[in-house]
Amino acid sequence: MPAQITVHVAGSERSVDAGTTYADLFEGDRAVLVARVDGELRDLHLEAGDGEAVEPVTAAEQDGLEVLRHSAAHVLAQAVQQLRPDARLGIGPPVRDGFYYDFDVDEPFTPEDLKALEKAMQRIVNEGQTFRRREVSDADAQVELSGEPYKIELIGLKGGGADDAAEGAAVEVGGSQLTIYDNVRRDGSVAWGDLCRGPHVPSTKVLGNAFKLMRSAAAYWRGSEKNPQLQRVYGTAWPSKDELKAYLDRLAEAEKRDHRRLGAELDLFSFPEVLGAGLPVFHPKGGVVKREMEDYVRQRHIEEGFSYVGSPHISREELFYTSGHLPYYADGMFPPMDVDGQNYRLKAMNCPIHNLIYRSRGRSYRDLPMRLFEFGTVYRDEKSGVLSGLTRVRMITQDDSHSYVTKEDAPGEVRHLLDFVLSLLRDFGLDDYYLELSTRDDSKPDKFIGSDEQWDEATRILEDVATASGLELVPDPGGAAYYGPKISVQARDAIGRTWQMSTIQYDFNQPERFGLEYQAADGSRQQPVMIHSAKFGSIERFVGVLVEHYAGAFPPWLSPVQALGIPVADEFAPYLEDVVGEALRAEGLRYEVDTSDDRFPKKIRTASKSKVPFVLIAGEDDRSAGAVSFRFRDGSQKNGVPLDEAVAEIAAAVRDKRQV
RNA sequence: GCUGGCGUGGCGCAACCGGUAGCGCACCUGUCUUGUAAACAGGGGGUUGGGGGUUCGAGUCCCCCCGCCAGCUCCA
Repeated sequence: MPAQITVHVAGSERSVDAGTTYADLFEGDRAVLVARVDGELRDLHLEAGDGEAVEPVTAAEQDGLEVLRHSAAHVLAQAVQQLRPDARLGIGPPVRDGFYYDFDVDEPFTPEDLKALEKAMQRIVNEGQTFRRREVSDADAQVELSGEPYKIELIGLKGGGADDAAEGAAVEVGGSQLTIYDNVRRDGSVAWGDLCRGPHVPSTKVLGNAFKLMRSAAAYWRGSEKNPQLQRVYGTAWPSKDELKAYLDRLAEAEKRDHRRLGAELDLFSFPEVLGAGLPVFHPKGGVVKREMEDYVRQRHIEEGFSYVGSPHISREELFYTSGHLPYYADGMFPPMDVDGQNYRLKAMNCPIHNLIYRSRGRSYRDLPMRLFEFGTVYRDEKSGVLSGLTRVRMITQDDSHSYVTKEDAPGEVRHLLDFVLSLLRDFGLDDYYLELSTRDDSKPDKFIGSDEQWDEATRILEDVATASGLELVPDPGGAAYYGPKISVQARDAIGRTWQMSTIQYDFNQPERFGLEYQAADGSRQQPVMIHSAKFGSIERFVGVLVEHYAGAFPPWLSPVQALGIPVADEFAPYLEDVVGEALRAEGLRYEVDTSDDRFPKKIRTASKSKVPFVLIAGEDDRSAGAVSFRFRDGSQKNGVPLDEAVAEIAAAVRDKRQV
């Protein structure tokens, strides 16, 4: 007679036979993928224990979704080893929106291979293989997996924080007890097995047809450039076909917003091949967006107590030895050029030159805080493989400022800067963001200068201000610059992607290296603290972010063309040109009239595609009434608006920086 | 930088196993055109990213550069 045990299932107490599995507890509910037992995820086929609190976990919650995706990774691995028996297994964790699995294969995967793998996966899914957990000793695992050198390596690393060994490694060897998961066919035969911590979904059937292989690419084993490259296959998996489709639709939407595509379509900017990689040029229309933005940002800086300064793009190399950029970050700088027998460098940072402005005369405590600001264009020799549109370029125009303050005033200045950058982001329609605190990597002391005390103090000041802001704060260990820690603002755009925008860096190093000082009230000489801050980080990147955020439909104040006149017939062009044009231009609005010999519907279409915020139509009715008809971007209309009202409406939208 | 894929008129694409480059949009010209996403006709424009090679013949095959895309690594 089986003994009875007591379990708490989803909050209610039940008495069941010993030997009852978690699957039995949730019998009939196929949405349940795993059980959460006293807070820990377990496979459904395991037996429940006396006194356990058991919760059902479905793909509706993050834990369940990750299990689903990790199981999909196993199915992929099985398919790969079916089609490519030479493939050795790396790591296969779930990731945002999907999963990947790394393989060591003789030949990289082709797009055709991915199609074939997807088919093989579907067959495995349709077979309805079950995942069965089996505990193994380290020694047995070494024997069983002798053909899998990467797995053996992971076994050797388990214990002390497997995720330190390689991102995602915890899903393979996360616990102290090694386990292997066997995929078992309906006839009981074992189809495949993999070292894995688990848990897994009960059956491959759960995956249905809601998965897809996305791409393959190389990835360094355990994330290090020094290690061999494995072939990583990325896939996505969802609880249902509909959710898969919704995800693919989201990707398609992102592609439509891609600033590289819109930049060409809207004639904003380009990357001429002869210029070289990562060097953008702004066309007249993109130039308007850039200039409007810069004008506004410059004005706001001046209002906030910054002085607008200017500095050259190149300098004698010596300057960057003083600042510490050479040799600390020589890799990121372009090689020197010889001028009159001396080495010059394109600057990679503006701060050294601002320091020279500070140092150009004696400073008093009465001069502080001294805030220098400019749009400083710097050049960085980014590796070719990382360049991407406007978001990663070799020419970076920073809206860069340096505040020189007394040590006592530093926390207040950091707070001031953070408030300032956040208010600027809001003005540009970005109101969804979080903060990141980048600190020193204690294991690489040679990459950072300054004493422990200095770093601790600087980090604490930044952390205090960031915490006080009430915004979400994410740690970024090891992400600091060599001269000090930083707060960065990560902004989410209209479709949820995040971009590093503003940075605020606390620097106690450069003032010392440059011998900066001021005379205090007591007559002593003191060293100021300098605080670096870029509000949008890079103007180029920010233009790209704006294009994507607005999907090219800029708010009127940023729009290259704010209003476009379309005559119903040629006869009304002069009215739009002269009468309407004069009124709009008197308000300083950017206005054009479509005088091409296209017919009316074609002009509407052209205007639509150009995403002009205000289309002004005029025919006989409008002209005789001294009015225009509005056509907005959504296709809606407002007919017969008296001209002065029309101008006032457009001017107000521009002035208020309102989206329409 | 690494791995893989890709590079055809301004843009988006086509050209079977190598046979000597075509379509749409845009552009130019003409005719037409009074109300909301494409009037019609004609025309110009490419030494197929660059350079070498194989071949009777290369957009198609090989090598080296350059650039683009994805991922990895990196991002002061």
